[in-house]
Amino acid sequence: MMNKLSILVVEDEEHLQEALKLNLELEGYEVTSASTGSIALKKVENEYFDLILLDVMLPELDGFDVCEHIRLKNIETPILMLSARSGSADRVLGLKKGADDYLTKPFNLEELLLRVEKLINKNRKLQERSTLGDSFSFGGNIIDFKAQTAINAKQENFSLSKKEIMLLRLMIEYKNEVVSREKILQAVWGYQVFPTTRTIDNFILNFRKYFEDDPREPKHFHSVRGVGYKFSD
Amino acid sequence: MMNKLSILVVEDEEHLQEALKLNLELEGYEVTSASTGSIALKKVENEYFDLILLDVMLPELDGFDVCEHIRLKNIETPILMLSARSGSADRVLGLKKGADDYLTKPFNLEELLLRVEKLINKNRKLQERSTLGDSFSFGGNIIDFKAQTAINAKQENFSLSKKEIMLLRLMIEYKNEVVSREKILQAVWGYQVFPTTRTIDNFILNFRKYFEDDPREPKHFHSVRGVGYKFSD
DNA sequence: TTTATTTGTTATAATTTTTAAAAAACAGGT
DNA sequence: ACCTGTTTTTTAAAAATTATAACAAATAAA
Repeated sequence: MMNKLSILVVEDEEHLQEALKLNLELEGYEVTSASTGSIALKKVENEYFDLILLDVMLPELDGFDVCEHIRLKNIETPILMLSARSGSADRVLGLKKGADDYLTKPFNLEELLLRVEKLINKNRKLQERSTLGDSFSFGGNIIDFKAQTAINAKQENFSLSKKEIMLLRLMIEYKNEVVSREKILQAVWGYQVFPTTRTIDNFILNFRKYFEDDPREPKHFHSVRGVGYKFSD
Repeated sequence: MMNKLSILVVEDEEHLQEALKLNLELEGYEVTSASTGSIALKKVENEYFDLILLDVMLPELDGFDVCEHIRLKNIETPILMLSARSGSADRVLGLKKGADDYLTKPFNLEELLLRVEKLINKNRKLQERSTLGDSFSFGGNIIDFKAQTAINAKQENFSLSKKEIMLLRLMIEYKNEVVSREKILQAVWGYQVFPTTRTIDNFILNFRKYFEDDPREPKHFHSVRGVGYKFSD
């Protein structure tokens, strides 16, 4: 029961979307399209894809945000980014956010198809290569992102919820940088859903209880008044 | 007789080479050194290593080249790159050439050792994954994948259905990692057929009845709310 | 038919969000 | 430097929400 390999194309420009779909289908892939970032995110959450072809320039949520969001959710589907800008800053940003490859528009169709194939095969061989490894340790604590568990300095072993893992991932990715509340809401809670702001505080409160030696005097989870929070090891 | 894990250190600066060798040996690794890229390549071709520690700045053939060559030869030994340059462009290049991790000099020794350990374990885990044999046992249960049968702790002998076997295999392959519902659906049911998510629950429910001491307090088949399930032995 | 798989329902439990009071941080004026 | 009013964060507990467990029943497959 050889199933077709599936690709999600995220592209707002209709012509290009059509063209990509057509060509990929000709290559034997099952293609699904999304024309905005939020639609793409919904699809990714509910369906499995072997690859995501992601344009950077999208209305509302841009490609970088979509990419970040996908990785925070522990979804490791390979992502190939497309962008009109050829500057290396963009390329690096894309790769940092967890994209696996990056192609500048206008691109050669042959090359695109080649890269698509390469990425899919690479992923089949060894599914890995996330920017952040699958575990991270700081001050006697060890977090295992894949198992969604942690061991703290007191050798207590406990498990973490989905949102906790996402927030931890985000803060660790931005370690030593302040992450604003808006950014957190955007990245962890996503587009539409905005819980009242105390929610974040409660998560931080718990992190301090889990991981800080003295929760009153946090060494890792710092608050930055008026802005947000900062993680440091 | 447990064999020592072996590491190849590729570093031209003598002091650092010595220091690395010493510290890694203290950790119990068998260390081989190479001071140029071409020597390193020769050694890699003729000998097995569990990990390669590779400096980017080398005379003649640089670290990126060495890395690329190794990967072209289909040698999948994990590579940890060391570089003096902290720019993320280098990091990205390194990872693209097939390095598994990247560390900037000057580095903290603790961190290096930690990453070395992590990489070696990761590799072992991956190898284990593809090597999952025809049978597997945990907590008094024995599963025979080929015969599609199992014996549980109560010595009851029973047979498993095709889907049950597939799901078991998947979960055991990813033991100690959370496997999302999407991934399960993808792997066991394929992309076209999407049963409601209750179906998965029912399979897990049965596994618990078959294999758990107390199905109410599962020790092996854990649910991870909002994500999926996790097997652990 | 018999067995395996899927669907539908309600109860239960885990997680997230809200609420609200207390503490802390800040800014301006004295 | 010290109040004082204001804003923001911490905290804990209650409430709301949502996913899963558990079971029964319906389909589909063998």
